Amino acid sequence: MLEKTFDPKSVEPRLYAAWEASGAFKPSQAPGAEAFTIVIPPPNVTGSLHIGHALNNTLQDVLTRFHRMRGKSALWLPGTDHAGIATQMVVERQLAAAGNIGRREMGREAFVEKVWEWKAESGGAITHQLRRLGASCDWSRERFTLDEGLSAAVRKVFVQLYKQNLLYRDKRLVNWDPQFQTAISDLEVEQREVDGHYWHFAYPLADGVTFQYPVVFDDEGKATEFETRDFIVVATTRPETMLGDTAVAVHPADERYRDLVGKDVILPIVGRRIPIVADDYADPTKGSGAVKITPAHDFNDFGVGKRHGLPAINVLTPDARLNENAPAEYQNLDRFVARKAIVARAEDEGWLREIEKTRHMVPHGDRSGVVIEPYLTDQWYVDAKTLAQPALKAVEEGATVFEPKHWEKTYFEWLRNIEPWCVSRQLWWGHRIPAWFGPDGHIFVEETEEEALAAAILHYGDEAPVLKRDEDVLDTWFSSALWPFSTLGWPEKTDDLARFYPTSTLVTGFDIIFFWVARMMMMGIHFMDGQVPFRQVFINALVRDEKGAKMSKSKGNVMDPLVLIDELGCDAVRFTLTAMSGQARDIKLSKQRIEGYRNFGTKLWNASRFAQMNECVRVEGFDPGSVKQPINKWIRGETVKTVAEVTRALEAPAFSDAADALYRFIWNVFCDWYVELAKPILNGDDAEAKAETRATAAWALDVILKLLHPVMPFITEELWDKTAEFGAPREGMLIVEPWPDLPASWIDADAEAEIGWLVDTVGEIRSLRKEVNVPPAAKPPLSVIGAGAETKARLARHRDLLLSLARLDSAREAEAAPAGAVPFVMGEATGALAVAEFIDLAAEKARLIKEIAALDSEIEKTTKKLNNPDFLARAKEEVVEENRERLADAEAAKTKLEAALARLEAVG
RNA sequence: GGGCGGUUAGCUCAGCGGUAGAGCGUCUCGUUUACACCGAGAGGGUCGGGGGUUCGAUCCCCUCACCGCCCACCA
Repeated sequence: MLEKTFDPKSVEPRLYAAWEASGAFKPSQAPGAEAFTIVIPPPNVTGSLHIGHALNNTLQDVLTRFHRMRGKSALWLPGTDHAGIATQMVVERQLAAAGNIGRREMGREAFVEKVWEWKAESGGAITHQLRRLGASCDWSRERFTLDEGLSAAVRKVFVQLYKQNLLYRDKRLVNWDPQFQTAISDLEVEQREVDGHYWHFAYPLADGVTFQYPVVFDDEGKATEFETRDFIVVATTRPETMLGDTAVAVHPADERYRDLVGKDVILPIVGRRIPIVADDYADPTKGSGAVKITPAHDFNDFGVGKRHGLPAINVLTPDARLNENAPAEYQNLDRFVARKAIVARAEDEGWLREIEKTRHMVPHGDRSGVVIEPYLTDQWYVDAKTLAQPALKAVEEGATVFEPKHWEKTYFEWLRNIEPWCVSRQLWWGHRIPAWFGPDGHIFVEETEEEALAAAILHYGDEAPVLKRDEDVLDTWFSSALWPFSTLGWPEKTDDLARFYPTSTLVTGFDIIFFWVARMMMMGIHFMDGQVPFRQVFINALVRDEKGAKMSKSKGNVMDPLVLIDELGCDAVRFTLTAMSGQARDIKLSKQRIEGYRNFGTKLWNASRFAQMNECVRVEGFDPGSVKQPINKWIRGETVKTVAEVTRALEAPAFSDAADALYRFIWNVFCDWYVELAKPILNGDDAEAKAETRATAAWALDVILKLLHPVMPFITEELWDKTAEFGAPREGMLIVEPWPDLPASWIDADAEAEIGWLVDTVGEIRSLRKEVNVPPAAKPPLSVIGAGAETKARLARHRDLLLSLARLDSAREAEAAPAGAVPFVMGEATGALAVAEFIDLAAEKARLIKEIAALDSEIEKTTKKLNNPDFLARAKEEVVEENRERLADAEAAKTKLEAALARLEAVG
């Protein structure tokens, strides 16, 4: 006998181990089986499972289990990411916390050693947590972005791109993170709005030049008064960069400064003579219309500098202190300290004209949180623009589709405006760039040092040139971009690659469409002969707390999926996430919701318990197509419809539709009605009907277990196992059971109508009993007046059910309602409940009047519609017909209730 | 500045051209032998505002308002 409730804690580890040991997680080798492939978005190797992972991986597992059961050769390929900056940061912090020497003192080799130690220590935690989620990954194929094979793929891609001129080295401004002292890509920069100032500085004109600056204007905007100036005003939010100024720019059409173009100013503090240039970049409507130009520290200024051949003077060190190009007194000062000092000096010396408060966007490193500096360095860039074109085309033409579709716009928007991708990082944890520099700076890009040396020998005609390998590593996302093919064995021509590429569905969050999805598209198409890496991208929502706030440790609103699994069971967590995944962008998760779905599991468990108590066991050779009892024909049809709906939903995929269909069918159809309807038969004397019902119930439960398994794998597998000992033998575990495929002909319209009638009638009577306050224990008799042949037959067939479900003493046909009976509409017939002793006459009158009024308003509305010639002429025939029926029904119902009201009034 | 979402019952959300739905919460009732992690019943919405298209609009179009997110070179 089953226990009263399901105990997830004891069951989950046992079943997971059994699945894994059985080899069920490996793709089937069945001949001709179509492949279904998912590659996991690799979590950080040293990370731990958060609720976002739980959602993302639940959905992947639902798909994998579904397609596995459908007979596909299903592969869910797991793995982890080395997560360059993030991991290096963690280890550096640990070193600092432990009072260790920093990474620079330690040296590269020792530090990387430490990171590997940390990986060995904490890596694997997340994959064990995935197992707790029930993830049916093929662990025998697990990969890591820094493993031998993937590193080889990275080197090959780098070299090939270089040789195809799609990857190059360039000296230009990059986003520089002064804390980590590395370049980062545009995507890793976060614009944050902060309070700041515009400081207006007066730069003195050189050579005694003066000009007339307009100060008063007439109504037409014409200047009427001027002041003589021997300076030009520029505004800046970053005074410290003025030490690197090499020009002042004005707009060529700006009348005010026309005469100054070509003249010089003397840069305060520095004393450098710099030119005033005319450039479109200067916006006459902003500030004073004149702008200081610092080519080495501003992206726009860099462009201006190039156009005008200005020098770029870098005044910052890699950790954002002022360097040797700054006047001695400022050298070594932190950028923000220097800013204050310069403003103070400007004030002292009288060239600070104005301080304006402002809020503006300032770039910050997404990991470090510090202000990013545009910084002039040599870095490696991928020609993303070129690679983006086929990636765009693939989605435009539908080779890869996004679900929901609107995310394609986001994808297009970014790819159409893509900039070169800076892939080098001045870090130590990652794939070291396979580039070697010769003594004269010549670059040799090869997969191995030997090849580089060989190339160098060829190049220099020298026996043993001294090569120095590039110190830098690659952006983590570089290796992630190769994930769909590198994990399958590329560049080797493996069987896996042939079988499982392109992958089927990628399930991921919208926050990494740019970082990851778009780049996989670019790399996959480029290196896999134009074959897209995945046919579908399913974008899942972001999980937030129940108030809609992003979960974060500092807010203390983090919901740990592992704690939730401990408390409420894995299946409940999975079902909740599946049911809520329909949300466009956010999932607001509450524990209450998970409890509700835990209850759902218990409900199913108890339905199985009921079946077991009533000996509903599977019968070998049982054919649901041949059942005779209306309730069995009916539940058979409902089952068929549910199979169709769940199948459709999971194919799409539309996860929440599948969850809804399962919930409704299991709880509201099977438990609420079928089990109740089956009770009289199971407790009755008709042996044949009883046997049929037992077999049908067992069959339907089996289908339920199969349909629910992808979402709730543990409870279903456990029930599958617990019921295995009874009745017909089981072939094996539920996880590899074929997905149900039932004939539509099993939907029986007559049975549906008949049970529908029964359900409606019971509902009507229950509702009525409450309304007129019939005590629950009372069992009034029911009279049915004016029943047609069919209603009479149904009444006869289901009398017992009606009596027990509606709690009636009897149900008989009658000529007229007994005195004081409460009437209700029963199709063409009228039901009358003899409850005279309970009812309040006035209340009953009020009830009838209210119902008649409701019918009146419906009659009025429908009549109006049907009297509209345009409606009759233009609406679809079935809609018109539907309205005619509605009108007829309402009128018939009204007649009945009015008659009842008349009788009531006659009595009262 | 550009773009993308959203605005439907107290809450969280479905529905997306033919009489407004679910779950949770609320209220009332219930110890009927699967289940109180339960059962029965009830109340609750002018589908953000304004235009338009249509026989008919929560659903399509335009517009406004508010909320959220992403992108954008810091004068």
